[in-house]
Amino acid sequence: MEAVTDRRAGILRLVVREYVDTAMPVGSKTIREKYELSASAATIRSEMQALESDGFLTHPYTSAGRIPSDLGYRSYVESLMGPVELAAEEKATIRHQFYQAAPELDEWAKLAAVLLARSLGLVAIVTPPRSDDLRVRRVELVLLKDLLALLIVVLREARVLKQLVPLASPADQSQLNSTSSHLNERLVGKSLREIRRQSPAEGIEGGIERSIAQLLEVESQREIGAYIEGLSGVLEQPEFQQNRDDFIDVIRLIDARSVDQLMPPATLGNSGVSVVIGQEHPIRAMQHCSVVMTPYSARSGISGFVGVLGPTRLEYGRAVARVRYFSSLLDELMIEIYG
Amino acid sequence: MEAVTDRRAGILRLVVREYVDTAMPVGSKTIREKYELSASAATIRSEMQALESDGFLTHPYTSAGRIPSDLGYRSYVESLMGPVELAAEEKATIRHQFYQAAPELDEWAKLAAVLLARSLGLVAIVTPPRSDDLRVRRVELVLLKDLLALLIVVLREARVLKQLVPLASPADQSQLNSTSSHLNERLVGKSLREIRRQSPAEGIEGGIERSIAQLLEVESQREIGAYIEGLSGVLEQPEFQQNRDDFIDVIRLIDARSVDQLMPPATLGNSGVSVVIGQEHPIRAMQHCSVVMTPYSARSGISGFVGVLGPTRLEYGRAVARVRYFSSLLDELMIEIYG
DNA sequence: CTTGGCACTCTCAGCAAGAGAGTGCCAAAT
DNA sequence: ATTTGGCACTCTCTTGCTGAGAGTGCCAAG
Repeated sequence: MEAVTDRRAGILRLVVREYVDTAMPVGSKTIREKYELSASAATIRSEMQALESDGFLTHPYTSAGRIPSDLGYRSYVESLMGPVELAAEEKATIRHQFYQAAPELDEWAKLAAVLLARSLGLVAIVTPPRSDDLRVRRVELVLLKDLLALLIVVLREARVLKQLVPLASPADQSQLNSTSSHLNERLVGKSLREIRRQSPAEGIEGGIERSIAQLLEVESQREIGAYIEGLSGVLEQPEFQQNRDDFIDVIRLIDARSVDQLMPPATLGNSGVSVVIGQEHPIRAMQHCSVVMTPYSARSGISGFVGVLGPTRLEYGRAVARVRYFSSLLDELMIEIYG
Repeated sequence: MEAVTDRRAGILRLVVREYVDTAMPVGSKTIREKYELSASAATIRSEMQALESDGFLTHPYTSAGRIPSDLGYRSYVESLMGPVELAAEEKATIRHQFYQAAPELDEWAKLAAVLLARSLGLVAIVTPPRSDDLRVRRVELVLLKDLLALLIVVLREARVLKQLVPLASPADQSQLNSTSSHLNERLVGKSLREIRRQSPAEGIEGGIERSIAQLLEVESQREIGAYIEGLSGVLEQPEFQQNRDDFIDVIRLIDARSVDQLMPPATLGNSGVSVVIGQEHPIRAMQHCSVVMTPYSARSGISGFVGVLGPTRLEYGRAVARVRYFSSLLDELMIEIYG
């Protein structure tokens, strides 16, 4: 019984590997010859039948080879894929590129997205770290013209927001300096709610303070900003070329950068790498895709995530290994900043 | 002679309109019936033959309808298209959306890209204003940790650059304030070259100054940052669906945000709206596409551009009108800031 | 110069036939 | 009781063909 089950699982694993590799339905003979199994084709066929009746494989039509179902991929990811770890050499290469890049949060997020997309041929989505409650770390005002200044607000997590603000009366930079230093005294460490609660500042400061509140308000309602890379890679996948209609909505979501539609928000809470396969995805349009993602963070309340997205036929092992490594790398970099 | 030429030109115009509209080769009969021409089908046919031998039309095969050649489109754009102007109502709608948006350069550029892409179903590319020589307007330092600060450099055109900088020795924010105010005295209004030429600052300031120089250096070599929107619209065009191979390289360029490959740099100098049609484009991969673009600027040396990109079969009139209007709108907004 | 007429050309959809791949099942072998 | 070889069967995919359709090109008459 055990031996049989082992063999059956082994065949499922091979079917998944072969299908992921070739994108063609895989038959009993192919598997036997390519992987030099001792069992005969007929035996493999009957095992495949069993796997199909258990829901792990499907048949596009009567006499084609087998294709893994979502459940088949799930089982592969859970127990058949085996441990995944990047080679030390590859880790070093990746790490090196981060040290080469400009030391800046957005740069790192972008770099992670680019490298992930390139090495997997999938769409990669990486968000810079973001706090769920926005707190002011620092306020600056830069004079642009007599009656116009650039307001810069640095948030707790070192994100930088900016907005143009009109001035009620002409000012010079030194006046703005003293205004911003007053504002810093009043606002540093405060959240939007706390700023609203305290008695408003007066005069010019009051106007700026309202702008700051508005800026935080808008920012808190804005869609999560993310770096999305690698769309062209996915367009070359045979899935896209054949079932264009199934994927056009996915492209639309990517194009609109609707990160919370692309990445199932519920799974963001989990620690460790989440794998969402096909129909497991809550969004209809995404049910022909799989998502591999994981959050990273250095301190509670400040976090982002790293993820990739592609057709369900994707290299789960490689994807999980890389997503995990990139998130740990970002964790590390975050600790240097926030820790 | 003149009358004949007029009719011929009229037919070219109709062929372009009809083909742009339907994406199907257009025949003599279609044109006659749809536009109620007084001439007979045979006459139209012979005119079409003449247009073809002059290079304005082509034939996909012996007995299909006509398709405009690049030259045909060129002629349409130069003289047949007629004046293009948006309806006052539409202008008002667009303008309104800009006043609703957060007052910020990047926001405006992004909004312009989104609206352009949506209204034309093309890829829209808009760059925020950028100066060709980078000059420091202001420097700020924000303490993140004992030994780490966020360096913010505001450029002349109100762009904001940022970078993390390690500190040689522990500092508090007030020390950073005095450092940054010294740096402002030394650097405001200076370009990278000028900063390099003057004798370097000492101590902590020296380190920061080197970081600033590095930041400017990197920024000056970076690809122009642009907002690119509307890829999914273009993917639905029949051109893409049929000749995928011709367009995959274009998608790759878009994906890599290679703005200077997508938009022919030479034409950026021209004032007015540039239209680059098919083979006129210097980049091989782009020769199945057309580009409609125009620079905007409020002051010499600070400028950006607005452009759209799609298959050669695009609605040149609508595209030119919108690109022109958006650029004039951005011009106006820029004048409020820089003018 | 314009027009109706007509032969000609080329594509495209539909259909049939044959090849190919792979299954499903059965009866024999282990 | 499981495994295996054999074989019929099913379904797709390619190829070739045919007829319909669309549109041209040309010619001779208006």
